[in-house]
Amino acid sequence: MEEHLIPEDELISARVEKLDRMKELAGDPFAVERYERYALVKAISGDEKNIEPYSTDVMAAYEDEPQASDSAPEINVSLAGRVVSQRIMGKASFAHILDRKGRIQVYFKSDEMGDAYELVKLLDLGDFIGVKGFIFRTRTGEISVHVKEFTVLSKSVRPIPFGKEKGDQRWYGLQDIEQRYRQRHVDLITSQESRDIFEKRSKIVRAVREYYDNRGYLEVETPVLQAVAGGAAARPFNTYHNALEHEFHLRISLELYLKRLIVGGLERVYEVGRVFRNEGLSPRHNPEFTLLESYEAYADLDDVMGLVEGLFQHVCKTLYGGTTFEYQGQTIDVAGPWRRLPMLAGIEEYAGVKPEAFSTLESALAAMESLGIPTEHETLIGGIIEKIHERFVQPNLIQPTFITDFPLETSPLAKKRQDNPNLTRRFEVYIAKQETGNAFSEINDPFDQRERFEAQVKLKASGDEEAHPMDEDFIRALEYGMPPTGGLGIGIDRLVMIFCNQDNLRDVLLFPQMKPEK
RNA sequence: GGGUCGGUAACUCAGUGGUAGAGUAUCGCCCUUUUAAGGCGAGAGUCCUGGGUUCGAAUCCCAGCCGACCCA
Repeated sequence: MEEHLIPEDELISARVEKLDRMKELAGDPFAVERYERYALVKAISGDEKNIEPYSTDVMAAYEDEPQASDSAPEINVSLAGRVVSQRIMGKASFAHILDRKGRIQVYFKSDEMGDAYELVKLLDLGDFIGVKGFIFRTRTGEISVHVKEFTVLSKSVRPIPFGKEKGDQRWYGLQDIEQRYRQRHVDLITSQESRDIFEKRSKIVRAVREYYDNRGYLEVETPVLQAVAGGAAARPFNTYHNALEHEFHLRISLELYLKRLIVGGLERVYEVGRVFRNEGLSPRHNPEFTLLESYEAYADLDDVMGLVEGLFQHVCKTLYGGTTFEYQGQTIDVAGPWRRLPMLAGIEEYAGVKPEAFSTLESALAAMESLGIPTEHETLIGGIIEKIHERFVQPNLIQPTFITDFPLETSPLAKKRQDNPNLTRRFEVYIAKQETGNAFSEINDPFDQRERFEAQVKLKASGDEEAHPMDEDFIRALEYGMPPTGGLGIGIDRLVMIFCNQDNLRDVLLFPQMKPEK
């Protein structure tokens, strides 16, 4: 039987062959354990200084140094990166290497390298190399490394879809969105835009922590495995602890444990953590996502509004230096104070339905029907109000807005309004039509909390799988006494989407959930 | 869950019933400042999977898998 190679194997075996020849010429690239990078600038004055040994730093240093008429600054470097383009010629070659800051061109000249030039001819796109040499400018003006010595640091045996430009045509990395998500590493190699998003994401999370730390909040970590998964309206993932012989759930929020810490006297706590909700996937939903929650004793809903405004302003300033940024063609301004809009007032404004319509279930259903929304599964006035809000009000909320006074039935953890017990001291934050935060003056009355949970348990019994379960342990904690508390939850992924001008959640998640490949 | 669209070479895509194509990438030769070089030549396909219609299917029909978007 003849050996049959599928084409990808052909490409791979060509690279494996080159690897073998490299091993003969210069040793095994995979045996290399470390490579020292440096960049030493010798100014015309004779002073020497070290700079960061990265592509963009070196190029900037070359640009910035004063250049005498015929003597440019002397910069000796040792740089490393992945080969992302190459122009191999008989006796001189160019390539670009990519490091974490960017790319820089390198120049190999055969009569200065001797046998090592054979190694240059064995390089493939994707290989990692280390180069030592000096910085110069090519005939066409590009700042480059004139290589005196180089080392192959790792071989890429699988071809990488680097793009290319030629006239009007361009091919750039992975166009198949599925492959980009499944093989994010390949996307990161080929897409600067993608790399930028995840750097920004890290910056945002750091700015959030900085904001809370500067205000005396304690960062804490609470259990992911919970016997009762509560604090939100969602179905949990279930799992089983063998030694304890008990079913546990992955948490759907951070809420109930953080409030136990307020009971415990920690006064100001926050957590940035992964939560899991057993629901479908969409451009705005991933089954696991990162949630920020914070709780502050002796603070109410209005204090939390100020906290949220300050948080967004701090993040915005950190990223963009001011209070405005672009999102999908709109300029968003996070300078406060933001608009405060009670939910029923919003519905009157944007849907033209008067608050009185929601005094009975019948009239509420009639209002819903007149707006053309299906009414089949609605049994709660609160649910109807929220649906109408989502459909008619939410799409108008471009600039930051606090929607306040949520219905009681859909807010089982928020204090009632003293002047209207059908409404709660709760708000949601909307920016660019997206819900990005949720806050309450937290219930600290254990009797009220028990009643709310009992109402939820009834809903669960009648088929609402997202209704909140009874949590006796949490009520017992409240019975010890919890100070009045303002709480907040913000979806970090959505925050990142907004600040990175992305309209798909999956583009701000490194590895979004996908159905496993067969 | 429903609807629409998509899956062809490693990558990006053309190909709508009659011998599977292009550019990039790959391989060979030439090339000492290139510009995601250039010249000459070569190899490369389970046309997502399985059925069906047809003399003949990447193409038409049915089912499935994976994905994107919209809706619930």
